[in-house]
Amino acid sequence: MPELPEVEVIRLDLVPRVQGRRISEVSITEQRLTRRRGSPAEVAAALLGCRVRALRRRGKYLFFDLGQESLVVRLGMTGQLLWAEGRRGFERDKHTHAVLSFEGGGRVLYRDTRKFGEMFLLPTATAEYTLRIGIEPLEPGFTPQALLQLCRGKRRIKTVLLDQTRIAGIGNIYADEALFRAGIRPTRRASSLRPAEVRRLRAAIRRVLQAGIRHRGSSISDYRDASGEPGRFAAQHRVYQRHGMPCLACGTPIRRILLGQRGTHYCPSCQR
DNA sequence: AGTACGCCCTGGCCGC
DNA sequence: TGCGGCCAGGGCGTAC
Repeated sequence: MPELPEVEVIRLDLVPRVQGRRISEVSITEQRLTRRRGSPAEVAAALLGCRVRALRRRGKYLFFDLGQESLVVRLGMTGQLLWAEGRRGFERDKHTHAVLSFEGGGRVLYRDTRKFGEMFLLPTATAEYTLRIGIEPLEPGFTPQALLQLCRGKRRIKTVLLDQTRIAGIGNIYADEALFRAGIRPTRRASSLRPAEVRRLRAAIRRVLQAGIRHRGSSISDYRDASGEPGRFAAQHRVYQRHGMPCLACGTPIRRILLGQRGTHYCPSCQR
């Protein structure tokens, strides 16, 4: 389940390989992939011959900037972007739904078993606005004041963290891990957080996302980097999928509840 | 505006 | 060994 750290690792892997390179061949074989905008044939035709000016990330989205337009890629639950070069690397299989080949060699394979991911073109200038992407939690603008502002209203704090139009890039894993590190229960009303708790949460979010990137992501199900390698951050998880196991801080069994249809993990003793 | 829920999709797992 | 049934879950649409 690629969240901000996993998407950033893939971006860092791909930047030196695709930036400045021209797309020489495109194959999109899954109808669902372009469902938000255009058809596979239209997207493929538009991509052909374009040069990738930059590869950017906002939240869980990747933007292949092509000039006027950008190719937007969202990996959903099981999406992968794999780099293959020459005879080495990855072969197309039944879960490979798109392949972009680059002038001078090398190709990016898009694989996605559950097909929740998508790929489409948007005008570069307005893409972020169109997608209503919230504040970038690792940017300087994500201040305690900004988080406090986002906590207004009477929603649960975990719902706020997962709302991509408010904060971009946090998914189920990093929400649970950040809340544990901040000592805050996922069920707490966001509007009830005291200023000190908001400051702790903001710091915990940044720390846990940065640690995720440093360990090259959490490989819970299908996540792989652009070389097909899993990340190592799952070994650092303190609550996510540790229900029933003792809390690493106090020994209390980690609890798992359902919150908005999402598995939610927390320590009933450390998180208040 | 918040919240609840069904839907999409498939591999993996469980029970028989 | 086979097979039905269930689960995971990000984001979106719909209903309340």
